[in-house]
Amino acid sequence: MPPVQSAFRALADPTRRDILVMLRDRDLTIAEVAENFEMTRAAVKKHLTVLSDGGLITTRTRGRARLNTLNPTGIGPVMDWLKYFDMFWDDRLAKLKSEIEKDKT
Amino acid sequence: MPPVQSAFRALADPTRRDILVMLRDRDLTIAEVAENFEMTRAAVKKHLTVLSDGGLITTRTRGRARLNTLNPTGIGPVMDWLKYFDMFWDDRLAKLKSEIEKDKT
DNA sequence: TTGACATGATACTATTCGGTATCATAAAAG
DNA sequence: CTTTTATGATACCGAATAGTATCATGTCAA
Repeated sequence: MPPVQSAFRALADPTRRDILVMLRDRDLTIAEVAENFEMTRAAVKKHLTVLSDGGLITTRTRGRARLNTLNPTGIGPVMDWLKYFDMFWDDRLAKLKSEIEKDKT
Repeated sequence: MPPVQSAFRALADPTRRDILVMLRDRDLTIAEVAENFEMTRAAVKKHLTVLSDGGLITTRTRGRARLNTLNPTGIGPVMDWLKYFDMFWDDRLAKLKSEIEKDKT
């Protein structure tokens, strides 16, 4: 799966986005992430795998635990794709605003 | 479904992102969008509905045709959510780069 | 070594999703 | 009015997805 697709796919689930928010504060083990959800560790592990496939997190082993960390480069493809539209949408938005202004007068 | 969720959901499918790319050039009817894919108009229509639910496009009727247009404000919630990480990830990336530089010396 | 703990992996289930086929509705053309 | 064209809506199918349950593996501590 192309990087941009796996990343968008990973971001599409609210649980996974919540996990990313948690990891912003500090690195967490699977068990620590799972404490914050009402689902099994196995389910959380699956979400972490999807996030890893999407390049949004990296994992490293520390003893018998496994730490999950935000990947600083992971959001790149997503931002690049969106910025392509952002320019266009900024332009459109400006036109929209000027239309509204024109209607007011 | 909360706006940010329906928007991320809409962006998760490659066909729907391709549709957004097409609509960047000009507004298109359902039939015109469907010409570019090897699937039925009904399938394309479903994708357009998901994009509309996500606030990424708007539709207006012109006679018996229905024009699909990029919504300039639609990407807002998505960008806002991502920017929350972008700051953080920019910071991390800077640290990562400085680490690499340090290793070089 | 033995036991406890954290994770990995697999099989299984219910739901969602992408897609097709089909029929109904509405507008333009003659 | 009748026909054609563009879309709307619904039922259905197969694949992917999110989740659980269960068992295997590996590591820390005593």
